[in-house]
Amino acid sequence: MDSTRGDHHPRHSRRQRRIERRRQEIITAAAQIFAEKGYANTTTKELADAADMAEGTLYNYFEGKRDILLAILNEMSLPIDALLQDARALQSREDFVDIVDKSLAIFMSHLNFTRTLLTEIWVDDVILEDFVVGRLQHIGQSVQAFIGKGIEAGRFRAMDPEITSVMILGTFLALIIPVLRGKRPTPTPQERRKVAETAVDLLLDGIRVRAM
Amino acid sequence: MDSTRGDHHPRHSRRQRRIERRRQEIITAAAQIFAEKGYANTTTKELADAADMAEGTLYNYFEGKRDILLAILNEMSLPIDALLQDARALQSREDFVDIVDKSLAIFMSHLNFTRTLLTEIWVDDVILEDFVVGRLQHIGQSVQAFIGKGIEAGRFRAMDPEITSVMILGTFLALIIPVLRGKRPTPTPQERRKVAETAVDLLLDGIRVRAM
Amino acid sequence: MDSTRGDHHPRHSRRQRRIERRRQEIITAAAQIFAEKGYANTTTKELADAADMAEGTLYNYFEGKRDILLAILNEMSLPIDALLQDARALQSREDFVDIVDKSLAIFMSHLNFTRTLLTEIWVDDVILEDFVVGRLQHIGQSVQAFIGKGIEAGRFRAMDPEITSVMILGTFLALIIPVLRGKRPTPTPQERRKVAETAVDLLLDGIRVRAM
Amino acid sequence: MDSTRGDHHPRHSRRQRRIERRRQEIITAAAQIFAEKGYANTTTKELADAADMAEGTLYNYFEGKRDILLAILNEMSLPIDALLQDARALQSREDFVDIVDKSLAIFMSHLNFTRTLLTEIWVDDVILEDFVVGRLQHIGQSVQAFIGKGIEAGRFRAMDPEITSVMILGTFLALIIPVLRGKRPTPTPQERRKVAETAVDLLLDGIRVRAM
DNA sequence: CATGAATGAGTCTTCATTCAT
DNA sequence: GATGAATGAAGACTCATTCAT
Repeated sequence: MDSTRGDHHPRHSRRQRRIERRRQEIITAAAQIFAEKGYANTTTKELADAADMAEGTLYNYFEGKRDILLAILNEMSLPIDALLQDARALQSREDFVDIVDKSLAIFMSHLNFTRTLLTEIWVDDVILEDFVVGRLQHIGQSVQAFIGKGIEAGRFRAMDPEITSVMILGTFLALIIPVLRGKRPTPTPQERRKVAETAVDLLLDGIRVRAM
Repeated sequence: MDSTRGDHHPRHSRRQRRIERRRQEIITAAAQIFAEKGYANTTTKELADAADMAEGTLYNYFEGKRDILLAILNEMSLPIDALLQDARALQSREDFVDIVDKSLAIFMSHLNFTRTLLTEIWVDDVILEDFVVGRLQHIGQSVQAFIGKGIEAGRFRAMDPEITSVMILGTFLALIIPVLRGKRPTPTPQERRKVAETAVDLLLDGIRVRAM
Repeated sequence: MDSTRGDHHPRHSRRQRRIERRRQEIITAAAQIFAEKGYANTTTKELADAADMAEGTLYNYFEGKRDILLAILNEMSLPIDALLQDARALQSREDFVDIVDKSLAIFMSHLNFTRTLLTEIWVDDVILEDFVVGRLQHIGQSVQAFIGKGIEAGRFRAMDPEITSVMILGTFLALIIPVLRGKRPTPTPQERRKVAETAVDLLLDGIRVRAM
Repeated sequence: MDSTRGDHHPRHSRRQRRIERRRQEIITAAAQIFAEKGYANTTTKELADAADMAEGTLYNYFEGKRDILLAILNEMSLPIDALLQDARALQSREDFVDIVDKSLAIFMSHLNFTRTLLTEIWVDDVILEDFVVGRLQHIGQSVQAFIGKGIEAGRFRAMDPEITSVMILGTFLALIIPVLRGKRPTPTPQERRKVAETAVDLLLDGIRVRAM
């Protein structure tokens, strides 16, 4: 290593950036393949080919196959955690629609990550715990708090907040799945907004005509 | 050996029953393991051990590992298809609650089957098509018909029936998943009924207090 | 075992005959299958099915799969050894034609045995030694003696008797192989005689027109 | 690493050569083992050991076990097909002796290949068709043409050309087999020539002294 | 750092043989 | 004797990981 020059900091950081860029390439390519075939059915050879490098090179950037999977999932942590922050401030119907819309946007713009996540959750308890359980609890709490406040304020009916929040998640899941599985095209932003509004409306007022 | 009777049909049928029993043992054991570790991460040795037999014996009853998976899924087809029949006649809120309740009952009493199904859907397109797509369409149509009639009759608000039915399925999914993943105990029949009623209520009237 | 009756000899011999008959059925069926698929590619299940019995039953009559193979080959020992006897008395062209004709007849009427034999000779040294080497030496000696006497008597040219006898065997082999492999139909007795005569003629006088 | 040159063709070709060399090593080792034990009785582990590599490495160079077998046989196609070319021009006794001599030389210098070929012909119809039938027909036609012309020219007696060519092949076969089976040492070139001459003489003039 | 050949433990599957009925 | 289910030792093949170049 030629650390002959005193100022090897910039170089070092350039190296860091290069490494990070390379990792990203691998992650992106891998997410694509994992989403298509599932983690267990994907070989490292395929990953290497998709990332346009040799098999061995993968191991310069990741500990192993599984490490790539975890990196993919980590990738989504940031935007999701940002969402979680927003969700805390749920106040009005508009907030609600916004959150749902944003969530749909995030997952749909990372279809491969999402599908990989959903695929592995079932099989891998570590992943379930690390990437899902905690966050779901967060969301659940936010929603429950929102509903709780609504009930207190007399705006919402007194319903079991837990079941309610579970239903919201399920609704959300169901909206994404057909897109994930290619059964439905990714919606345009306008369509997505429409879906979010319908979903929130439905949640708030149900499908029954208000008896007047 | 009762070769005293000329017809050896009973013997033959006894053999058939024995074979069927053995297949059931394997299926049950395999569903357990598949549910725990996923299809791809399960070895035939493990399946054999779980069914308390030698590896080779599996192949006396099934064509191969994948055949066992398909048999597991087929196992659920009957009760599910029966449900589909019932769903056609959706008329009242009570019908709705009944269906949801029954559905929850079926899936929760076959947790291993359900979990295996959900696990493999993501990875295996054949399974997705054969075991899910058709049935979901059925359900979707029933629900959409129910909603459509409600709208016509002026009982329901005019909402996008497709999004609505998707939400129903998602709700349903979300209710099952925590149980599947062992995050929540299997509910008692009473609890289950309660959940079903809450879910249907929520769906029909939303969470918002009726403006009067 | 009911050895209660004094005269169980006849019964015993009837039993022996029954056993022998059963062995024959197995041998015949097995030769068929071995000839078609080769020893190594034939399963005991197939043998059992062909002999119309259960797999386990085979083991009441033979030590194992290989034992069946050996029995098949033994089957041919008798007629072949009879041939060897005849071959000793080779005197005239007619004798020669007769022997060749008879040999063709034997092998062609036991095509399955022959093909099985030829297949396994290459792989199995025991079989090579037990069933072939000794007999070939016999034949070789007979032919060499025949030729030797001919040379002495001035009827035959002085050629290397060993090469000559090898050629005779080869000729013989080549005549059988196409039939064995189904590339040519089994000849009628008349055709067979014709072939034998041509072959012997060729051997004796070559294809070249006699310079006169 | 000489990445100094823009074109990396030489490196690529060196790689190609290395691959080809490795394939050859495997083929040579495998031919040895197949010849000794037969294809079906040889395990991939044995092949790997014989080629002094791990089992998995075989699969970097061949599709599978059977592919190795086919490669072995293909190996002989070149020299054999060259022979076929020569055989077309059969004119004189000398030509004939030459061809026989060369043929013996080829097969005897590739004993393992030859033995493997002969072993599998019986069992594997694809091999029979691909590697043998076509070529035998070629040879048969050449010989028959040679004989036919001889008969026309009055040099040869009018014999069935088919039987004759079959006999020639048989003779040839018989000359090789004892060497293949280790019952006779590989002949020296001189001995081989002698054998070829004897065989051709025998074929042309038979063993009978010309009646004058 | 990049490469990709080598590795060998691990997989699914087959099948000759045994043995309880 | 007959049966055929059970067995488990191999066998062909795969693939994540290592490492020499």
